[in-house]
Amino acid sequence: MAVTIKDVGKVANVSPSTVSRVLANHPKISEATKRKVREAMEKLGYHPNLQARSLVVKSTNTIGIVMPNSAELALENPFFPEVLRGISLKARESHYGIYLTTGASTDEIYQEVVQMVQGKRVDGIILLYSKTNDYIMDYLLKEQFPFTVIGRPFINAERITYVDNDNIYITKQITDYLLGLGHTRIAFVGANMEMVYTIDRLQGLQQSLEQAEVSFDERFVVYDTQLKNGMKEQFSKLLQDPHPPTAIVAADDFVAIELISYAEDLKIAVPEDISIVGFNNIIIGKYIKPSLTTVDINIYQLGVEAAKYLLQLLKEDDFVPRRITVPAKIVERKSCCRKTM
Amino acid sequence: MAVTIKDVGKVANVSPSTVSRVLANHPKISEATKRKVREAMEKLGYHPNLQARSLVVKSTNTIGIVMPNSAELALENPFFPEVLRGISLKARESHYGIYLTTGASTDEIYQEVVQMVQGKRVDGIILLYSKTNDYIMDYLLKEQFPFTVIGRPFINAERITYVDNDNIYITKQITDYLLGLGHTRIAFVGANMEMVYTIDRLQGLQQSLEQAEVSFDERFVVYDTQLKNGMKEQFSKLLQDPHPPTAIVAADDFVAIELISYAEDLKIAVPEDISIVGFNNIIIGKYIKPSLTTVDINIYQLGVEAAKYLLQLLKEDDFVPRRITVPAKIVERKSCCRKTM
DNA sequence: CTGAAAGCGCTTACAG
DNA sequence: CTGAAAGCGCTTACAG
Repeated sequence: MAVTIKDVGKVANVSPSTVSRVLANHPKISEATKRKVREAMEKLGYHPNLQARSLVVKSTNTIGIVMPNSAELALENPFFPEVLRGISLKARESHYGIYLTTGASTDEIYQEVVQMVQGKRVDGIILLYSKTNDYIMDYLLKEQFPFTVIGRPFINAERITYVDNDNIYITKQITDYLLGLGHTRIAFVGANMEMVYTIDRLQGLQQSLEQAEVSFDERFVVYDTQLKNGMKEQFSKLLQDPHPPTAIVAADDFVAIELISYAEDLKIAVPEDISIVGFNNIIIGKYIKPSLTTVDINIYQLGVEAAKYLLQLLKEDDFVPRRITVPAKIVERKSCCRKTM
Repeated sequence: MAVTIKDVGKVANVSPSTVSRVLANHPKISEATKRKVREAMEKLGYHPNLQARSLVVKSTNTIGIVMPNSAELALENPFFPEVLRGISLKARESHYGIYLTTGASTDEIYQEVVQMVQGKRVDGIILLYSKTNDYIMDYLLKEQFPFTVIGRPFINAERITYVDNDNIYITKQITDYLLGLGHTRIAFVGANMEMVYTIDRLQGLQQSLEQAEVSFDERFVVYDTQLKNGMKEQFSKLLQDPHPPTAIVAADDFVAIELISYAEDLKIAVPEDISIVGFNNIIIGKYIKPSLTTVDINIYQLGVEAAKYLLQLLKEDDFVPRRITVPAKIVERKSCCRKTM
């Protein structure tokens, strides 16, 4: 049997209540008894049972993290470890633990979230993504359970605290950059229209083109659903257009790197024949040839802020929902150049 | 206030004990009352409080995962998400949750582990790494707390259930492969001697050389500590040897890709001038030029097995420690070729 | 087949 | 400054 507050009390000759109070470092306990009790704890190797504590104080000191479903290989990309590092930092500072969903499908995740919430496993939740149609977010909202999200909520954003890049703005910037290099036929490859950030980025792209009075070509948007038939095939199809794109904004660095690889196979030079930019600034982007021009969205900071505000929200009664914008910046390397023809 | 077992009992006109029993689907409760109680639950939107349950049954249905410290960028590489996918699968099947350490230093992690264990937050633990000198593992052993580890424990291996590749064998194989291509001066770059898998791989390399009666050159082992002064510098230093290596076994694909990049900068052709192999088979390895020859250590499966046996160990009283070996295989691509000179 | 009682290991008004 | 008592929401012998 584990040693309990009772055992400690017996050894220290005080009541369990007193032991509990020195545990909480209650100010009204005399230093003398505190010392006495602490010695007894030490001697017995006492450690509080957090479950029991949680049950009465109605708080677990742990935050739940909802990941996109692990069946999709979304996890292959380094977003997750990086965002987790950020969340960990803040959680640790406040002595919070981290509980993870493991679901492989949205339904499974939903079940787990209900369990976390109703089963009182966590005090608050961080949603690591924002989709257009998310009944998990709806549920949390309905239950008025504390949560923050990474990404802009598609609906009810005004009632939710979330952390996001300014995806519209940054994509407008990167498009302006390509425009500045003389490109006018710019494709967007790997669009997942369920994700709100894709919607925003696409809008940023369009805004940029509009402002430059360059027409936007719908055929130049390649959706991730199409990619499932083979990215290489879709890519070469894209290039067979009578007026093919001369620049590509890829959904992320992985897509960008894959495209660069296919370009080589197809004897198309990057960046001379086609310029390519990615998103996320994964480490490897620096080492491939040509090195990858990309947008650093500061994933770590996204995690830090999401955790920071969740913790704040948990503490303050009058917390008002807010939007936190994490700056993104263009990392210019060698995968883009001036349009040659 | 949340709805409790008492509320349900009141509505269904039964005692709380009975409600608890239908929750556990106790066989001796009549179908009639089961139905009645379930209706009441439904009506009230009842969900069991898992904390309360855990307190009495002394089991949390959650497993703790101890990561290498998040301060090191170890997490940048996709090992973590991938192993987590594997663990998740098994955890989910058995309705176990996942609790994560967040520590940035070994000491912090140790504190968290003690909390997890003593605070009764988890039923068992998976250690995601094995180091030569690990007081966390010692602690778990001393406490006789259930755990499995990914990687070979440096000591007490016979008392511990662990999942590992046969690192000696697979590295012997990959070295044999390089030997077969005519290479005799083979370097090992990025050795972290704290990690047991490095020790094993180095041994595999030596075994292969020994067997081929090729002498092993200590200077050809480049430690990660040296790498901190700049991998590029260490690499060019290595190549300035009067008899430089013609092949490199890199600690992982990241190191391999970085080396390939530096080789290009230094006007050294890969694989013509130097052959390079990595470990892990990260997705991107397929897309870089030259595509990367590597060892697929089957990270996902490592996670699956670690979770599977932890769960088994939690269930069975007479579980005996065992070693599970996950097969690794060489993925031959284009970063190695026959020695030219 | 079901209920009353005790208990899991804590915390926290209440009283002194 | 400290203790006795009640209670957090469950489970589980024990008894009938």
